Amino acid sequence: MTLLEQTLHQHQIRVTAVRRLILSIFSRAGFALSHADIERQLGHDYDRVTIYRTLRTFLEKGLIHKVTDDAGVARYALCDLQKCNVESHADEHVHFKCVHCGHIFCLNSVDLPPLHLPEGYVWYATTIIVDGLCKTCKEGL
Amino acid sequence: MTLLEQTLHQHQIRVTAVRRLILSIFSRAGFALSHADIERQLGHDYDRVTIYRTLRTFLEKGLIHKVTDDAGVARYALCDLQKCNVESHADEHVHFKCVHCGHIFCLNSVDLPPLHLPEGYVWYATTIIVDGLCKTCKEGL
DNA sequence: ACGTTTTTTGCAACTAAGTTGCAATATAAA
DNA sequence: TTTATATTGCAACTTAGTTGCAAAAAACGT
Ligand SMILES: [Zn+2]
Ligand SMILES: [Zn+2]
Ligand SMILES: [Zn+2]
Ligand SMILES: [Zn+2]
Repeated sequence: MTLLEQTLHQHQIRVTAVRRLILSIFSRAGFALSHADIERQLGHDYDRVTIYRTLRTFLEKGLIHKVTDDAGVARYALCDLQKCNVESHADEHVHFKCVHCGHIFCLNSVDLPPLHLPEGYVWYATTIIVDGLCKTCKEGL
Repeated sequence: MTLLEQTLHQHQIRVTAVRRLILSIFSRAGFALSHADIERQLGHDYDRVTIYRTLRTFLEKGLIHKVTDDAGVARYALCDLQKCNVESHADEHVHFKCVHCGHIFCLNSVDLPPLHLPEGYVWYATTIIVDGLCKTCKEGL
């Protein structure tokens, strides 16, 4: 059994061809991927609905997480395999969107700052997206 | 000239019937509104495209700002009329999404926390959405 | 290895959000 | 009031995502 297949098993996801491929695409990606990104990389060998359903399964089983950018497009990235599993999702971190290349990166080293909310509001979770220039685009300008 | 019309003028937006109505809907709203919310309140007297275009104009002229929730739906709320205008948009603040009623609220009293990014990243802006329970929904549970 | 149960996949059809081009209309300025 | 410019309605289109159902593929018990 390959490493990818082990990862799927650990998250209680049955191993199939698309799932192996999509997971390998994620593990190679340096930034969060949209459905369209994955469809492009898969090369139209699989139905778009299958890709949507695979993403939902990966999400539900704690293998990936979702970031929605200001344009409303969902992007997905691998979770920290140690932190997240079927039961709990504990991989909260800041995301960075480059205004030049449009890519969204996970910033695992940035701490989530504490926010004190006004009276009456109950805190559940904080989502932070920072806009700016990524390393690569900063060089190239 | 009414107060609403003055506000439109101050943001260099020509006064028309829809624009007066949509601005008045915004000024009465206690939370951020989606295109669908506005269409519902207008009562189908105006074309959906006109509403989209009005929202874009208001946005470009610094009268409203946009928040995209995790479902990818755009919502809009009035900017602080003192802070934002045609030239500059200086109304950065935290938003709160209630997981129960689904409404998004502007939290003008919460300070944007400083984040220090990893080497190489250039900061432009920070977007924060807090999920939780709003005042009203907390009471009702 | 074999048949059975359960999941997964492909296909087609559908919804919801948002955009574009163009002609008709309304606003603002001279 | 005339003219120039901006706005609106309509129709058509795009893109993202969902649903139902039958066929195919895994997993399971013997
Ligand atoms: Zn970049
Ligand atoms: Zn991430
Ligand atoms: Zn609420
Ligand atoms: Zn706001």
